[in-house]
Amino acid sequence: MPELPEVESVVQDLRPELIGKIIRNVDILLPRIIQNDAEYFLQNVVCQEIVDVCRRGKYILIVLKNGKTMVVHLRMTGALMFLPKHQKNEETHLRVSFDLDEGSQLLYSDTRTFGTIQIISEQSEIPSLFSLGPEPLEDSFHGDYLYSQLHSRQSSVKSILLNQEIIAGLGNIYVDESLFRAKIRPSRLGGTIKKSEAVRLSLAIKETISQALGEGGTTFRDYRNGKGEKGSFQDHLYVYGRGNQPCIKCGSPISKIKIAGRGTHYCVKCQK
DNA sequence: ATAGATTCCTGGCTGC
DNA sequence: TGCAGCCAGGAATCTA
Repeated sequence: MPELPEVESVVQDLRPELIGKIIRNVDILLPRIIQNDAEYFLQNVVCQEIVDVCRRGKYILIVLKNGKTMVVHLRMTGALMFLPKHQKNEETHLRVSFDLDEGSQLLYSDTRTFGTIQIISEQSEIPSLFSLGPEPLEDSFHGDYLYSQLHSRQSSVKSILLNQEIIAGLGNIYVDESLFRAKIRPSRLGGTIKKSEAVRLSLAIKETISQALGEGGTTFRDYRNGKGEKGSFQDHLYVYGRGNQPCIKCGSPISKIKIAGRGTHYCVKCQK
């Protein structure tokens, strides 16, 4: 499941390959991935030069010379990969392919097909992109900010951290891992989190995301970076996907429950 | 206004 | 061994 570190890895891999290339042709194999009218999409993408590739939250932003931006969201199983010339495409779930210069390609592959691609002129055309909260590694995300957001809410801290309007880029894996590192139970209501705990949590989020970025993200099942390679943060997970296995810190079995409709992993002994 | 439930989708896993 | 049925989850949409 691509979250901030995975999406950032993809962007870093793609940026040097894509900048300066021109999209010569687009092959839409699964039309519902494209959120625009297909005709409009093609008119605004074909023959355009890619001038920048960046990220905001879990969104990939491919900026074109005509001022429009092609926004890609990978959702569950999407993968955006650069395929150099003369290299054979072996994707089994290819949904959209972009022909670039000299026979190279940009491939969008997606098993469960939840991902989306949309061409926009303004960020406000995608409300969930426009209303994203702060990036966890920016200075504007800190303990005071997190405390102010948690304090006024009566839902679980797990669901609050999954809310992209409060903090951008976290998903199920990094929320569970950050809460373990901060020693906070995911079921705690936002309003019960003390200032000191919010500070600890904000630091745990920054630490978890930074470390995952350094490991090239987590490949739990499907994730691949912009070169089609796996990440390695799955070797450093404390709780995610470890239900019933012994806690790495204390040895007691990791609990797996459901919160906000998501599988939630935590240690009853380490997290209060 | 706010939060919880439902929906989309396919492959992998479980258990009979 | 085979296969039905369950489970995974980001975010839009619906419901309470």
